[in-house]
Amino acid sequence: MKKISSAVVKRLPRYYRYLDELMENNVERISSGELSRMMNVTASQIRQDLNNFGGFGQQGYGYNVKHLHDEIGKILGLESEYRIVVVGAGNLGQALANYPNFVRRGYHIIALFDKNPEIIGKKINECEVLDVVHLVDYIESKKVDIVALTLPKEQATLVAKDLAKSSVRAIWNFAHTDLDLPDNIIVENVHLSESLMRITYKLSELED
Amino acid sequence: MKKISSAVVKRLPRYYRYLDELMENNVERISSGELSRMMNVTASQIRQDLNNFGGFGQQGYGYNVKHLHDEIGKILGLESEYRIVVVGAGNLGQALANYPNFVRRGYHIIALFDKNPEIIGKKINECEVLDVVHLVDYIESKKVDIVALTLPKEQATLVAKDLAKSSVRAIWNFAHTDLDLPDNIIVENVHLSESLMRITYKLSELED
DNA sequence: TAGATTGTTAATCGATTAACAATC
DNA sequence: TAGATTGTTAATCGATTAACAATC
Repeated sequence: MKKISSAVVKRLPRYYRYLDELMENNVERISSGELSRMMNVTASQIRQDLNNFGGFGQQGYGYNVKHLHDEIGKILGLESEYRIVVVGAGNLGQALANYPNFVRRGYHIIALFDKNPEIIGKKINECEVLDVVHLVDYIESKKVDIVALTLPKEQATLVAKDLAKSSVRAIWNFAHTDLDLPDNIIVENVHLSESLMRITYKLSELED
Repeated sequence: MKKISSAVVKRLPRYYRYLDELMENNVERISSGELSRMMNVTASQIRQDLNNFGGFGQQGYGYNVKHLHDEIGKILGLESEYRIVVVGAGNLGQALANYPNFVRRGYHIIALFDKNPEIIGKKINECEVLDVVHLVDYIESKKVDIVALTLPKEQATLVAKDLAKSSVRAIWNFAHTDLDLPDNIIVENVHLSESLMRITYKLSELED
């Protein structure tokens, strides 16, 4: 299969969200034109994006909402179940563990890890907080798919060193640093402070 | 001033982060070539990006780290102070309010808002939780710059309606929906579930 | 069948990379 | 001055949009 550009991959979850809403509203079919108006993109882009994965539509009709929704879901890997652990049981880590919609999509947060003895042993949303020294063993025995890193950058860098040698397949990085990991490990960064800086860039731009 | 492409704006905070680290390590000067190797981008891109804002370097020498750091900081609006309120005092909202590095950059979270009477009146990191019915009044009287929305999508949509008529200048949206707001309000979306879907897209891609 | 809308090719636009003259 | 490295123009690459034949 040909390589899909990251621009397309970034847009897929948004299509999925809109299709989800259309389903909730019992809409059966939609054309690229209607969808383009809802989403504020061009109809051309929608058709191009979808045709990277095959022809989901029908000439003269458009797209069947449920079918397209399910197909994009499959592409996004939502038919599988994923085991996730969160390293760093601070506010952000707890927020992830408590997030109710993740389970619905097959994202199971099965444990949290921390180094603080005061938190170790507690339960967050039926999820135990374990000592971070047992992280790698846990990953191997429970076949963890994704590790979320919600801790300060220095500690994230240290944990990443261990993860590099483990069987984990993907890292969801909230620490404010780039992690040095082998190519076979997928890294998705969420840098909140960078997001905030993009806001203040635009705010100060407006003042000129 | 000519319009800067969003691709460039997205990269600026990362430059800033690397320059921050170089300063911490007492590095005085750096060439685009060295920086490109550190950051895994082309030297050409670095020079192109920076030259959108003016010539910060010197032929034969490179860039003075402190000077470049400060200039990018100015571009990102970090010389100003910002008043931020968080609407939705759940785990994620509390995580933002507790985040220690924001203040250092001039980001001041001055209040949280919620509709839950059990939380209203509590203090999170010296920051009071107020009743969301007073949100708009508060924004006007305290001249709030940025509102972070950390609540379920239905409620976020409702709050956005009020914000559209307020004097707030930017919204940091963590709700899983696109907000319908006038063009003069800046919106920065952080869709965590979409970020997670990009991971599982890549995971399931690997399996083929 | 006629109308609508896709799938897909071709044209355009913009972003990235390469190259090199300017200059510290 | 010679060497290094920027600032900037030109070339390339990729992504988006437009157009339209295919077809339901």
